[in-house]
Amino acid sequence: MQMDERKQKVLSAIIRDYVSTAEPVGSRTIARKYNLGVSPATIRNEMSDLEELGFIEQPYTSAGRIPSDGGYRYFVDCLMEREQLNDSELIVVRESLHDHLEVNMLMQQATDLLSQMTNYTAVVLSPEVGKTTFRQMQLIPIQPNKAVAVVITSAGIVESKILDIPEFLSATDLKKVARFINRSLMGLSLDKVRMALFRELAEKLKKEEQVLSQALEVIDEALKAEGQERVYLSGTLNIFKQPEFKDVEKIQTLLGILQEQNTVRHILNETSKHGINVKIGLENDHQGFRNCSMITATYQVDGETLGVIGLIGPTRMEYSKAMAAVETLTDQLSLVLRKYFRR
Amino acid sequence: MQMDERKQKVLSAIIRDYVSTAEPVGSRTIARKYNLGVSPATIRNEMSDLEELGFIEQPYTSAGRIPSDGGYRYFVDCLMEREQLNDSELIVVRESLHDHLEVNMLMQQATDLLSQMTNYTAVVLSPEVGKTTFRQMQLIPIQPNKAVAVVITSAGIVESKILDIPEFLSATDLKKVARFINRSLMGLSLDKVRMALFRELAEKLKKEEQVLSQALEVIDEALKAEGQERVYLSGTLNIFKQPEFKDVEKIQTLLGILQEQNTVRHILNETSKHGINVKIGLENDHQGFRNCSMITATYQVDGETLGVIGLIGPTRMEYSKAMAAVETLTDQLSLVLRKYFRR
DNA sequence: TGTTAGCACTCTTAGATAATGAGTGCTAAC
DNA sequence: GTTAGCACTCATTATCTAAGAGTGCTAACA
Repeated sequence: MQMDERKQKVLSAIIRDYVSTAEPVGSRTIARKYNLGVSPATIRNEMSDLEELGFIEQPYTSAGRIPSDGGYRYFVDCLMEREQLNDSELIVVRESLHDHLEVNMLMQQATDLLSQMTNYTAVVLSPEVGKTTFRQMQLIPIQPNKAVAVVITSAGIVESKILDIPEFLSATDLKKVARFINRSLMGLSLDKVRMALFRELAEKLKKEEQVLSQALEVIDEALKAEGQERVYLSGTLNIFKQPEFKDVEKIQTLLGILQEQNTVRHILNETSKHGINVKIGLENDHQGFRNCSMITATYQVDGETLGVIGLIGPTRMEYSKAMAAVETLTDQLSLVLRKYFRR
Repeated sequence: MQMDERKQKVLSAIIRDYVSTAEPVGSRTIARKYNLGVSPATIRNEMSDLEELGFIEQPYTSAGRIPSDGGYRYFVDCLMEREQLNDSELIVVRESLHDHLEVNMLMQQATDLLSQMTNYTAVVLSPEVGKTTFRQMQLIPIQPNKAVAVVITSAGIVESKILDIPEFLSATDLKKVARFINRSLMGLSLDKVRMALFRELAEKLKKEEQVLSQALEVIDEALKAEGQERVYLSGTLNIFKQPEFKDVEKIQTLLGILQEQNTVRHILNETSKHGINVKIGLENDHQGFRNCSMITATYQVDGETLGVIGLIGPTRMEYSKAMAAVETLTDQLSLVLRKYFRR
């Protein structure tokens, strides 16, 4: 059996209706609301075909039809018209995400915007800190035997960690180490800094002053701990708006998953091919998302992928609007982050 | 009517039973489980009295009794024995919260611990940054016309903000400003720094070099923005464990409130008298918490209150255990934070 | 051959009714 | 003052029925 134009129209109508009402759609409803110029009986025949093709299904005998995962897939691939955000939304995005913001803020803002515009749950993975470039390190004594190591990067991200300092290291020693490090590492990416740290520096310093190399070890550890992408989350409460999640247990499971940053990071990294990406229902690897659809897209600078934006909603999702929002945000992030991450 | 010893025992039994089962308690149950040496009929009489006293109530005629807010209040004030955390829990607390941690980490850790140990929702307000003392400020150029201002405090907290720098300020100018600020402000509390910034410094600098005073304005703004206590939240999903919150709407409202950091901050600051504090049901000002009880306590250093710890659960709460946990954590926090906040 | 009207059939949902059972309050006896 | 006995209340559950939405099939129609 083939999809002809009328079948497409019927499927499209079913999906549009179900997306907005969340109720199974009957033949009469379609005949009434979407004038295809044929009677309910004809539509019933078409629906029967669509069911055989696997695009729609009945929750039970003699209820209306609801789209299947496959139906949504066909809709997204072949029927849906891609749309743009409207002008006022575009303005909001551009004005909210500008290069005055420190990267943390920028990411949180982007996540908030995405969930507000779509009413779904937004997730963003920030760039790995390792991909920014090193600007400066400070070692500042704050208490006897304690100092803060502060790392400033081109993204304005500041990583800091409290270090234990052995007694025999004076404030002057600390300054010396910092100055030495800064001279040597300026402008390198943090990934390279970490590589370089042990090999070259520790080497050199050991010859000159064995004392200082100890400080380096601690710093290396501090850097190692901060390597991963951060997870930003917003609009988790939007889940409650969806009738498919009126069940407490479903909400609980989903919220549970979303709170595990490692899981979220993993899921997003897995799905993040270049460009925009839609996973519908069972297409999702993680079984906690089998009721959900997830739209992801990567943002990049100079061809290098820096992070992922994700949007999670029910399979009964406004794909066109959602994709437009995700796409706009990745574009804007890519644009703004150029200043921080360009090599 | 007076509370005699037997009434107390009956009330205590009702509360203990209801806390663990969440089901209305009948006279037979009490006679069976808690051997008071009297028959159900006698207990019924006592229960009738307790109801008249306002300590228990019936959800409907001929159901068992459940404790009222007043009943819990009497229990907490007069009947309950205060307990301690057990040894293994104490060890966990002490080992998890030590002074190697940066303050942010410390707070998050404390919040997590509190919710894990109690199975309720934990909220912690961090010390206001203004109460730490100033150690050092750096102004680091990262792009043309942009610099990061980094403030390092005695708590190891690093606040950073990206500043727009006018063209005519050179890197050398920036260094000069930073050096000047550091010389002048070292050791002051951040509150005082902010006060001092405009009055003295801007004054002096204006005379010497009008250019640099502009940089100061931006820095002042950066400081202003970071003044508030941070809100740490953990164990929100524990709400789902409570049968009184099996209703989706109740969960939603509560989660909604908890996500508004300003509201939470306000509520916690309101209730935070010195020492440990229990608000039961309607005693809570915020009406979203009328089903809840909240245990709060402040932690302090050198007599100065730095922040608040809160624990939120249903009124049907294990008060004794919960209070023990809150108290232990405030003590430990007070202890650890001495190193960072002592004047 | 494709389209449509008609109709019997299915299955959920909502509402009504009845049975169950836990628990009380009251009375009278101990 | 305590207790046994008993009638009464009311939520909960199960069962049943009626209503309604929607289908699938058949037969007629263009």
